Amino acid sequence: MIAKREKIKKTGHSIQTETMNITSKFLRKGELTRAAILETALDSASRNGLEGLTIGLLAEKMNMSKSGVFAHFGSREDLQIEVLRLYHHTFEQEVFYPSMKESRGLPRLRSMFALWIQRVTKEIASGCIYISGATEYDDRQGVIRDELVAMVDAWQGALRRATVQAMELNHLRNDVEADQIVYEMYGLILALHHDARFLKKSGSVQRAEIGFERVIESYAPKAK
Amino acid sequence: MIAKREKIKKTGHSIQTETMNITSKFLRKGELTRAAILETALDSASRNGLEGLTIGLLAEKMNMSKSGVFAHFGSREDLQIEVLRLYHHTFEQEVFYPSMKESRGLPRLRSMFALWIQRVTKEIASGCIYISGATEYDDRQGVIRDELVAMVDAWQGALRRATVQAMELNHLRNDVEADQIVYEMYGLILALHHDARFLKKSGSVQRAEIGFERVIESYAPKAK
DNA sequence: TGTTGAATAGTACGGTCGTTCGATTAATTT
DNA sequence: AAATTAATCGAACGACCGTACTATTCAACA
Repeated sequence: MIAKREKIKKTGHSIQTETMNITSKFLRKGELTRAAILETALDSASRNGLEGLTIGLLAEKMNMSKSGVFAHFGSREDLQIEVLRLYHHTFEQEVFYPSMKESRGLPRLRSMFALWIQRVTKEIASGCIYISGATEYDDRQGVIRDELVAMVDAWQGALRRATVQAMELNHLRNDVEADQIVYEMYGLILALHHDARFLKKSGSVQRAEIGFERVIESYAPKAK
Repeated sequence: MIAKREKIKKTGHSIQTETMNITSKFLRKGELTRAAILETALDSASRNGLEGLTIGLLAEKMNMSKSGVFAHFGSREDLQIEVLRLYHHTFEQEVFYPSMKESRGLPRLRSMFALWIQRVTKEIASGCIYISGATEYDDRQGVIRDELVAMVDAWQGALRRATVQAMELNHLRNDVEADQIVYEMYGLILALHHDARFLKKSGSVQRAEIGFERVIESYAPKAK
């Protein structure tokens, strides 16, 4: 009657699948557990990498049979891609969209970096799939790699646009390549992930912040 | 008679196993093939990660039986450790030792970075095990992780010492943490590996160099 | 050159992997 | 409540994994 079930369409990179609340009464049970599986899978992939994601282990964590889990995704590869898209979604929600509300130029760029750090810091216990995926799929080829590259490209593109705008607004010198600044920002985050997560070093967040300040300082416009 | 065979001793981190030329007549055949296996294994691990290293695939590449390959190492883990040590060895030979011949301070630090870049550039086709290993073993625990952490720690320590010496010699300001500079250098290399190897971007080497120059410039002593 | 020990091959075992398929149970609609 | 469809399970398959054993081949030395 009231419950007119509507198929959730997965529209490529779009994130607009309604509010997508897991407790919605409009979702059939299968879609409920599917979402739950995906969240568990995301957690597992964050820890052990996308290639370390295994249907057997996932089934165990979900108290389900292997085939029960499998039935929700046509293949392991499809599962991996869904996980990747879910990660992309949360990254956009936590980092990209909030930063877009900041005013153009340096404030926005600052926000992007700060939220990015915040995200990676939260992930120190688990791990960033963009980063672990980069080393997992640097040689492999296939759909997963393509999707992953597209996402990272998109994020670097967003950083580049924000940097260019900061240059146009004279928040940064405009005689340097924007890509150079993006490169250095990315390096600071990679080092954060490396030192904090792999080496278990403390103080890495502060080093990333100091490094960033120095980047925008040394690329600051000459005169005042 | 002439051929007094001497067992090659593997002495922990030591690299001094003579010149270790593969064609040496003083090696018994088994040690010959063992070395050959190790080199193939290093190549494979550079491409697919240490965890992607498989005895079956290795045997195939060597035109040997699985058990034939296996017999040279007590276990897969031992094989992985040997590969790791071999990589460590070449890294020391190509990057660390040559830099130590440079005079203390900035010249040495510059050399370390330049040779490091050179090494990673050569590795763009295959991959740096320190870097891929960092994401592979950031959650795992065991002997391999311990060894890997020790190696990376040692390298960062060497960078830190060189930086401190540069400060003492007034090549760099001494009111900053040396670890901060090491952190930023490491980030530049990680970004190089990321952009060149994963994203297949060109021009990354130059960005790393520019970034480095900017680092030592902004940490340069004030007055002249 | 014959003998001995090292090096390699062969085979098998138990495990885990992704995937298929038919049976079964549960949720949803009529 | 009955009928229908969705969701889940169980068992099995073939592939590959690391490892353990035994048998065989080959190199090293007397």
